[in-house]
Amino acid sequence: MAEFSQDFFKTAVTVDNVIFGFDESDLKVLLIKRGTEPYVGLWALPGDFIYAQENIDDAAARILHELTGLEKVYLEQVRTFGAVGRHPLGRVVTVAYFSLVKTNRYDVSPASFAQKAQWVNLSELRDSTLAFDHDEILDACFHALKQRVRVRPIGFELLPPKFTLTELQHLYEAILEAELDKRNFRKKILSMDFIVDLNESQEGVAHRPARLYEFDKSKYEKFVSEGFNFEL
Amino acid sequence: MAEFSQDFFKTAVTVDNVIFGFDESDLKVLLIKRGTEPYVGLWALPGDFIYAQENIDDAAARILHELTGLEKVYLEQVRTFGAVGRHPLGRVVTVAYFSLVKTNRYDVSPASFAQKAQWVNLSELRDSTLAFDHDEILDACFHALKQRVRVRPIGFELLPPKFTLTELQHLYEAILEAELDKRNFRKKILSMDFIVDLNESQEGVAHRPARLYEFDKSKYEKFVSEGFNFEL
DNA sequence: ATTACTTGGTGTGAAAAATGCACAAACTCA
DNA sequence: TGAGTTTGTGCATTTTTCACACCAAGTAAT
Repeated sequence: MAEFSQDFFKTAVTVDNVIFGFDESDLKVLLIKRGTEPYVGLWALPGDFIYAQENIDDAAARILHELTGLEKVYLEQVRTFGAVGRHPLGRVVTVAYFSLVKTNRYDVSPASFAQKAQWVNLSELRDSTLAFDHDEILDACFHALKQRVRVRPIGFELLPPKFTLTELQHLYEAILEAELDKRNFRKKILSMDFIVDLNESQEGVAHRPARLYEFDKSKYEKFVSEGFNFEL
Repeated sequence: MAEFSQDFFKTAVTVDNVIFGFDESDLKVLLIKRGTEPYVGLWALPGDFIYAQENIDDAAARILHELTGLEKVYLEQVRTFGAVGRHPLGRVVTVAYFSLVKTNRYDVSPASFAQKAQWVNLSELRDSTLAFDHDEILDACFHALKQRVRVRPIGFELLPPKFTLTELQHLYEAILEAELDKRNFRKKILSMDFIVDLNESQEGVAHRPARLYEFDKSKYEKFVSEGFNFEL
């Protein structure tokens, strides 16, 4: 390593991950109770230092995996936060990611960096104070999700493989923080031909059962490659 | 600093800046010829290590200032690149920014990190090979600009204070890489009431002189605060 | 068996926005 | 004064968006 630049190699880089889930019409975020200093005992975003030989994207995937056991989930980098005083232990720059998981497919378990992990409704987090600058990071990631979901059909990552159109609509309403018209929503969604009707119905509900649909990723990708443009 | 984490504080963080300019219907990028190892003599994006007591955004502004003498220009963080082998001197993570400047207002001068600086047409850079992973960074930043310009009127940052509608249209065509219809473009732009007609005309052109306009930022911000949504 | 309850599923018309298109006006230069 | 060049504008058509209400299909309670 060249001498002149030695002084520069004194920063630590972390990854913080805003893990979104969706359940019963609510958007949720997976938070941890911190088990190590600083901010022990406070709620925070799951995150960790990146290792010397680890790519940043890989670190984000690792954190997610340690916490949830999940692999190959949707992950997207949002922005890097590096204000000088943001971390009491020294200069720590953090790269923020958000990821989208299907909440009901597994239980969360504590990881090396977490005493305890818990899904929290986004709406209950409005004035909560998380460790570090994590409130700001959460805001930025939610904003990024909101933008993203308008132009890429990533919402399906949050739903089980089979879902009803009402569930899908509730999901979009939660992300966009807006009410959508049922008929217009269905018309638009179904006119993009990558949601397929499974000819199955819900069971055990105390009302007319809804049809089940699934997202056909390969169809979607075919449309994209033909210049199609998803936009809600 | 806690002992356990000492090993993590060994990364260097740099900022790389894709500085866009616009002149004579062409989008340009300000590149430097590197004056220090590694990659001495190669073309690269202007960038530098961030200092221990410097915020990342400030580092981006500093680099821009050193190179151009400009202050208070439009700057936006895009993404962080941190593949393990991207820098031969060690683990260096770089935060990419793009900025928008008015090219004709000053001359570029070499800075501490640059032997030489030069505006290059974006279209001439298609298969050029820049130092490090700068080709990839440039791509990402251009893509970000393209996205951004659709939803925020940041294009004006690239034009002189007084401009013609044709200039504005050419700018958008260069960024969006698409041809736009003259009449529709004007209708749309003028219907958003924050471009004001100065009642002045071009002088010294060998054809019918065009009217000059200016962007009224305070009007724009009033619209935004009222929930208005710019979209081209 | 009937009724009450709940959620699912469907079409149309009106308004707004986007698009496509062609020609006269204003200036300079020779 | 005529040739050359770029500016500036209106209207008709198509497409997209939006608002809106009622019957259908199941369960639960009586």
